[in-house]
Amino acid sequence: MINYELYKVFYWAAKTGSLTQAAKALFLTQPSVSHAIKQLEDSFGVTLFYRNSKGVALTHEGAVLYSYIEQSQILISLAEKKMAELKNLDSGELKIGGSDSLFKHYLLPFLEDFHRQHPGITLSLIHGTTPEVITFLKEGRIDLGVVRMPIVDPQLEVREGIQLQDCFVAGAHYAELKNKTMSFNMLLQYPIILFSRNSRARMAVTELFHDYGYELKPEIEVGSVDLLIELARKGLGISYVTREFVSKELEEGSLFEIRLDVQLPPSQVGIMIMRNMPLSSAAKTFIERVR
Amino acid sequence: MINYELYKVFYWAAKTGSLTQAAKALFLTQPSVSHAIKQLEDSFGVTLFYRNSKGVALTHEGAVLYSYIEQSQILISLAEKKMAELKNLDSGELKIGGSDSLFKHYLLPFLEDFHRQHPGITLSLIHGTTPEVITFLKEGRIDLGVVRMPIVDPQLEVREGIQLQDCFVAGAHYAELKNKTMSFNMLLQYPIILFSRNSRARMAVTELFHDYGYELKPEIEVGSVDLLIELARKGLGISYVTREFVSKELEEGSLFEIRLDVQLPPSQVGIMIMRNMPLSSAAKTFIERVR
DNA sequence: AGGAGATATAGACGGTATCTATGATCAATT
DNA sequence: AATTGATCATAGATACCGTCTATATCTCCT
Repeated sequence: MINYELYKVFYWAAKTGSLTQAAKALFLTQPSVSHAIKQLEDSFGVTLFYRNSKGVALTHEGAVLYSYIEQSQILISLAEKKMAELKNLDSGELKIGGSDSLFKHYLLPFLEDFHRQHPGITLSLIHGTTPEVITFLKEGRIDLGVVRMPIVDPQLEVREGIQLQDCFVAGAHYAELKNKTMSFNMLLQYPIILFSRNSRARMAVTELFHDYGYELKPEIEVGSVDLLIELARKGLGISYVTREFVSKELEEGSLFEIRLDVQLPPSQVGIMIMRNMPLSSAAKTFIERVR
Repeated sequence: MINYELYKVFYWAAKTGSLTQAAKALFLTQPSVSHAIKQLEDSFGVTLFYRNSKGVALTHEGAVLYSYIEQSQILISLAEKKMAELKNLDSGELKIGGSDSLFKHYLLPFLEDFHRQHPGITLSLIHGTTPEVITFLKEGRIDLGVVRMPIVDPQLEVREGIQLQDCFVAGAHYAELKNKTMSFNMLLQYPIILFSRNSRARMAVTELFHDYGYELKPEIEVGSVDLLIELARKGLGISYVTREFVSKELEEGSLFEIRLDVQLPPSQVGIMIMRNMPLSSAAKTFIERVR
């Protein structure tokens, strides 16, 4: 089998029309190039160059070979350029899985920053529930996932992100509850609005109530955090939301937090990646920035 | 600079999805392949494969590289296949320069034979006078030339071919000259038809007459051997032609040779190639066959 | 738990790619 | 015609590195 390194030498010899020039381009000596060409000629059993005192010129056979090798070498240089781009984050793709609310309230500043610094990298945000995101990750459809902890999966490696605090909030309609400390029992007298069944936060709070001997059953169930907030503002009930996601509404007073006599458990955001799987350069730097 | 040999290894590893399989395809051991891939990854600073117990799979970066390298490697294999074809004379081109009459009366059987054995090779017959053929040869427009000897040119290498004998012939109109031995003087009483001025044979015979103290001036001058023959048959004069080229007409009696008291000099056909220039495989074998 | 199959690592060896030095050839210049 | 300055070719020595064997590590499957 022919050593492909020889084609590199052949390419430069043909391109420059001189073994000496080829040697310079390849940081070799002229005899090395001469030897390499000879090897190629011997293995094909064909003469590739006419030699004269001015340099070399392709024979018909050499020209045929060159027509293929030139393309081949050009592709390789393109490949090398592309790889350098990927390495330098001048091009590439970064695919992140998670929930829209986490993208919006947690990742957004990092994403903005990253995109400003590496405009050549395409950002793909793929929406999904926690189990879906885990599947995406395992199928290689995303580089990393952003979800609520805890995640227990031996195939995954999770880094803790910021801590979030879920809470119950209500709007002006329930103004009488403001500054009142309530028990679970009292709370359950009011219509409750929860996120859809398969959400991590929903499951956690349901379980908490269960531990205290109560059943948390929502009046209304919605599929988007924005809707959760909107319904609470309109006075349709008391929504269970992440405090950090309604900071604006709490500040402006369109929503207020229900004070409870029980401390609701905080939830940790985690950035998860596949364990023992290499990260793309883009993913690597992005995760570093987020920490 | 990256050793292009590594791309060959990368190609097979990606293609087979297994370092072990790649090693088999390349007649290497698995550690060699593993090492080669590592080298590539190190020089790009990027991970190219996910490794697991089933084999390897391309990372995003690896897939990008593969999209280039695959094409490149395919081109190289095509090149190698093509070179083998050229070597085996399954494809290629053979360009020969010379006069139409030499092609027709001398080279034709060889050409037929060669073409039958190597139908993949394109035959190009390029018509020209001796000096033109020499120019073609020096410019690389033909592989070899077939001309009358002698050729004196230090850049050329000439092999002798068959010997030809020029002679004067006439048709039925001059039947009285048949079997008569004539002198130059007698011959000059008749209208002479000669080939155009710059022909090798014409120059030789003119010089011969001159040496004997005669001036050979044609009544008619033509540019094709066929015409030379035709005019003689029609009785417009006595043509100076190559005997081997009118063997058919001499046999069937439509022409007869004028017997002279002086032996006309024979002329040698030569196959000429560039000295110190490599021949294409096609040209090499063709010349060998002609000998 | 153990085996089969994958890749990674370590260290030794040998082939060969590369170098230096020199020769041969040609072309242009003096 | 001799000289100079290019080119490529050849020979022989050296050292690098590509490849090997042996072994470790990991994962999956029985």
